[in-house]
Amino acid sequence: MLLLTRKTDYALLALASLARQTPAGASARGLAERLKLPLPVLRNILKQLTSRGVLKSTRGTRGGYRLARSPQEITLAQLLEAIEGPMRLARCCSVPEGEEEAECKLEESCLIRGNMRRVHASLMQFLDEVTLAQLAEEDSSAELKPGKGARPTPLVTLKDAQSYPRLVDQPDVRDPS
Amino acid sequence: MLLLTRKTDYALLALASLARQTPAGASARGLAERLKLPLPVLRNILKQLTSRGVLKSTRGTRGGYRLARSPQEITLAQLLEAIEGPMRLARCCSVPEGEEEAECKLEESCLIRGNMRRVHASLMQFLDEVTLAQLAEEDSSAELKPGKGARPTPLVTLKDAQSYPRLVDQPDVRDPS
DNA sequence: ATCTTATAGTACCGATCCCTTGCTATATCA
DNA sequence: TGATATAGCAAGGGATCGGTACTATAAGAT
Repeated sequence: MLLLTRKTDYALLALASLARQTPAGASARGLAERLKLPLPVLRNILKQLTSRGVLKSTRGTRGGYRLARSPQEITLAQLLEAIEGPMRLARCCSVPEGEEEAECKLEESCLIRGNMRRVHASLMQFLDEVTLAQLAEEDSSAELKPGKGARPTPLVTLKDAQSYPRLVDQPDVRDPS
Repeated sequence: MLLLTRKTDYALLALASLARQTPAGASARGLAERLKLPLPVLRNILKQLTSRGVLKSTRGTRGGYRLARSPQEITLAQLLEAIEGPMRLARCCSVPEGEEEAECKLEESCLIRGNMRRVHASLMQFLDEVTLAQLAEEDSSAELKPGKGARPTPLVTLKDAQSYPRLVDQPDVRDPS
């Protein structure tokens, strides 16, 4: 059972690289070469991340991509949602926009709906406490500081776990090399 | 992004149903009717869960399936692993049996390997604290007790998150009807 | 102005995996 | 011996993922 797709792998790698050189940016080609990723694939990913508001792009000769916000303000939950779409644990968990109540025909007869949603909420909370800055942190390769985003994630009462903070634009603070 | 497959959905549903009537068992047909699941699919799932040691089966006229252990002793991590195979967050996280170190060609050049593994470890720890008993609990539909498995899961130092407790057989304690 | 670089958008193919179903064999009980 | 129920194996349709190609547009350099 592999949770993340290859696309997500590539995206996180690229984002981590960009995070380390914030606020400067990098071109798709440069990133692909440095990270040894296939350029066409990476291009599509960067494009998508831009349209979802995670990255900002600049065209032209000295153009490239850079983070739209500081790495500390970007959480793993936001990134996964930007890359793979709204996240659900099971089919009965949180439908994006007030659509029909999940595609689970069992509905009231379902034994585990409520509890599944709680697990889902805990999971989302956890992912929302891991920041891109933490992911991109230099690997001490052994010990690790529990850091700021270290709040627990027990089974909590589910409220509106489906409405997570979306990404919004911020004023441009460009800095080309 | 849907984390759990339909197969897993069905499996958890069936397991929850069995958990509620422990230590008695149920036949595949009975479960399928009660849960409104397609019988052939459910059959395959139950067979697999049996071969992985989660369930015990009895053949014959009054046969059926029942949990191999008490619901409190079965964790979500164990179940997911039994259903979907060894779990990894990314390709660089924990390879099952001392195989080659993940299928990630980046290896030492990978920026996020170490931190990804830590996230993976936290996730596994979380899943290992949710029990089948909790999942099968009657849904109070509103509030929820944080319960026993409520220990947090911050970023912890990764040790051997890849070797999680496997399921083993236990003495039979059958009780048909 | 024009050329080069780089992103934006769209469409497409191939491979893989998920989901489902079917059949035959075996074991247990009446 | 017959009915019931699991065990094991196999296969096919469909959706999704991974990867590629092509054209359009924008910004900077010469």
